[in-house]
Amino acid sequence: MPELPEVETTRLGVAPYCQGQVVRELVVRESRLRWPVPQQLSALIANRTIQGVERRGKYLLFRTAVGSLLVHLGMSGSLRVVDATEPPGRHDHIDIRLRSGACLRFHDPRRFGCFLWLAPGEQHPLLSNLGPEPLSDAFDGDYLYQLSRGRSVPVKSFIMDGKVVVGVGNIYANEVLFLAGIHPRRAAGRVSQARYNTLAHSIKQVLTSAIEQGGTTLRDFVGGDGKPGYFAQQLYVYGRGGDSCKHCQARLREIRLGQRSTVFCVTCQR
DNA sequence: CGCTGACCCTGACGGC
DNA sequence: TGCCGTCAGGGTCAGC
Repeated sequence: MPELPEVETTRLGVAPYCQGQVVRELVVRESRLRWPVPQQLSALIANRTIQGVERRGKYLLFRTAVGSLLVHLGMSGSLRVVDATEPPGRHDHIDIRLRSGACLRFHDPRRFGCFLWLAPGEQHPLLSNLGPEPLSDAFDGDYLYQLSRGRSVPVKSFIMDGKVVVGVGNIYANEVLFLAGIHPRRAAGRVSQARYNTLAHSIKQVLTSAIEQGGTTLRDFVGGDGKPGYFAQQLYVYGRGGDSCKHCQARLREIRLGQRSTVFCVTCQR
């Protein structure tokens, strides 16, 4: 679920309910996430006003005057607004209950997500080594080209590395490489500047378009469905191994790169 | 330092 | 029907 566009969609969806609202309490039913939820987290955030909700990569930051709540949705996590009277279901690990009566409910079957605290001014190690936001001006073809010189990792692994650029998950990595006509296994250091320009452009385009359609995704989120149907129709390669290429009809190949399923067209991608 | 693969966890799905 | 292996949109970490 949580690719960058869905994290952004989550942010846009919950922010109106949080902004300027006071936290009544944090209810932690399961503290064993990617890292243990700090014992003192409830005490730290209770009775604090959420000044804003920000996003860095796939991390969400709920800002208060005394620090920020740092949330990651991991692989299977979601955060949705529910009425506090709604009984929690299986894997509904944490509630952020607001004085308004609204409640942000964290659901995460695989527990790869995290809830951590960030003191004001503190540079959290999880955030300090992150690359630029893909939609920022700091991210472009020239940046990718310069950073990739001498690197032998497959270009797909390169753009999925959060130290290079944040927010490009497995689906988008597959898709943007197809759109840019680059073979996913090509060494990052052997991609030309011109092709990195194309690639950076594709990344911005695909992520922007996905965020723009986030409204539909949020409704699915709230409805508990989670799998946005609108998105599958736009996929050129992801999940289509063995099917025919939408450009040249060749049979799409599927391999594993860094334990991630990788689909590409031998003809269109070099 | 760069790169690869193991690992964290639950659930869904296909083959037998 | 059950059992087993594989896979899943995240990321960290140890070891070479």
